[in-house]
Amino acid sequence: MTKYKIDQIGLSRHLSAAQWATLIEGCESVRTVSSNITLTERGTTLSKSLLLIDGFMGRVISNDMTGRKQLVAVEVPGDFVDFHAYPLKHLDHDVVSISEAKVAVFDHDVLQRIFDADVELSRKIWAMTLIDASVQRHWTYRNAAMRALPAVANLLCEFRHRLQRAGFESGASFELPIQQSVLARSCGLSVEHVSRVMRDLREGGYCTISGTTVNIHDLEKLEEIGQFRTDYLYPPGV
Amino acid sequence: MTKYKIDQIGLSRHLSAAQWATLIEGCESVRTVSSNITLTERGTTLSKSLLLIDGFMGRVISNDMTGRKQLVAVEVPGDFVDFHAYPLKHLDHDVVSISEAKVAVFDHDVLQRIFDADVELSRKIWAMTLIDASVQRHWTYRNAAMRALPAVANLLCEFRHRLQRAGFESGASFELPIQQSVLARSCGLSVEHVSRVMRDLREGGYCTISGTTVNIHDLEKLEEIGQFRTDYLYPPGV
DNA sequence: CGGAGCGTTGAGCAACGTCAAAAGACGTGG
DNA sequence: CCACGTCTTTTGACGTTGCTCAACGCTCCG
Repeated sequence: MTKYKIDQIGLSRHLSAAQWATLIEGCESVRTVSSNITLTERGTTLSKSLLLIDGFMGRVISNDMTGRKQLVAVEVPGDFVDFHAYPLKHLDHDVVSISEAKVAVFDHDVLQRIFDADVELSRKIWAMTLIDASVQRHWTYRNAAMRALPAVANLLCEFRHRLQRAGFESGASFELPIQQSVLARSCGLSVEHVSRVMRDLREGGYCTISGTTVNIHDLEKLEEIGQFRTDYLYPPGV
Repeated sequence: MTKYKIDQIGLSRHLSAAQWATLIEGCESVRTVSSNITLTERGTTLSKSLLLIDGFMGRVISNDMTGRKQLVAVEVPGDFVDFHAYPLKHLDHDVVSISEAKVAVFDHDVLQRIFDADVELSRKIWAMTLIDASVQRHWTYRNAAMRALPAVANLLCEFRHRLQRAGFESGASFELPIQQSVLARSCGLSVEHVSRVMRDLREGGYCTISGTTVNIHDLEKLEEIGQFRTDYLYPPGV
């Protein structure tokens, strides 16, 4: 009997309905947080992991000297935000809500029982963490090898793709409840420069952001500018 | 009966002697490659994974348009270089030898049998892949948030630390059979600029590279310049 | 009406890339 | 041992990208 009714979403689509049911059964509670809340802090010992149900969250590496807060990952609904805390017990980064968000809480002991009972499920969850790592490699690539304009275009394409897979509408436009400062901290750019990049994308007729809505006017061109490929996201059926 | 005598090394130290023996039993063959060989190519379907025994290897994301080859990870002895091919079956990047290298080859079917038989072992290997992901996050951070001088210093400190843990001597100096172009492609810098950075490190009296040997003259200062912390490498006993 | 937060714009500047050339390092063959 | 070719490192000059600082507008909300 599931305590919480949670629709199957995002990367969790890798799971069969039965596996999803098995997993969600172990959910201890659902927590709702407002924007910009630090849920777990670097170094803290953790006994629970979080599955993002709704909203956006990020993994942040802070520099105590400079005060800089670098985003090294952004999670969309369906992503485990700190699943790696389950085997590792403490994290090398903070976990922060980027928008209002809802997370399902899983106790590590419960997870262990679930995984012990269902080897196939644990294998699939493992695969999910490896896809996560693949996305992480791409973020490394983007930050090292791409200029500001293509980098931002690429990131927007990535968000579109991941949100689409998470079950959100994404035709010509999609909801992205994040500010330009989030794009900046994700790509290692200043907010001012991101603003200039967005102006270029706007004036080129590729893409505009108004409020929390991203409007894509020319997806093909945007993906070309961002040199976007989907392979690193391991879309189903490849 | 182990077909190949392989000393326990590197991240594999996370394993008990018995677990290491169980794993290495499954090694199908040991392959030696010269420098600069592409072992697996992006997209290819794989049925085997490689454990690096000796030498250096890297994960490369190539841009067909520009010809740029970005290094997104460098493996040292004891690292699984393409373990994620086991659940994912194909990779989003190439795997390339950076120096002469020796790898142990594992068939995925054999791995599956080993992991099915020893849940504890598979959990530990899983944890190893998550530490890998943590290092990957740090590479994302370094490329996004650090300037050239600290970035290179940081990378050198990381290599020193990882090699030390892999069981290689590393007091005042250590062997690093890579060129400056490898540092450049790891940090997203030009070779010329890396050369200038190395000159600054040399003239500051912090660190020199002669041939394949890195000589550290002032480790404390080097780690300060590189803002080096060890937490993301998950050193044992933390 | 006033403040806070976010986005925009411009000017000046530092960091890093690019291009070109030269100097070392290293192996090979005579 | 020397001559030669190749690969890596080094250096300089110059161009570009993106950062910093400062100011201003816009919107939302009290």
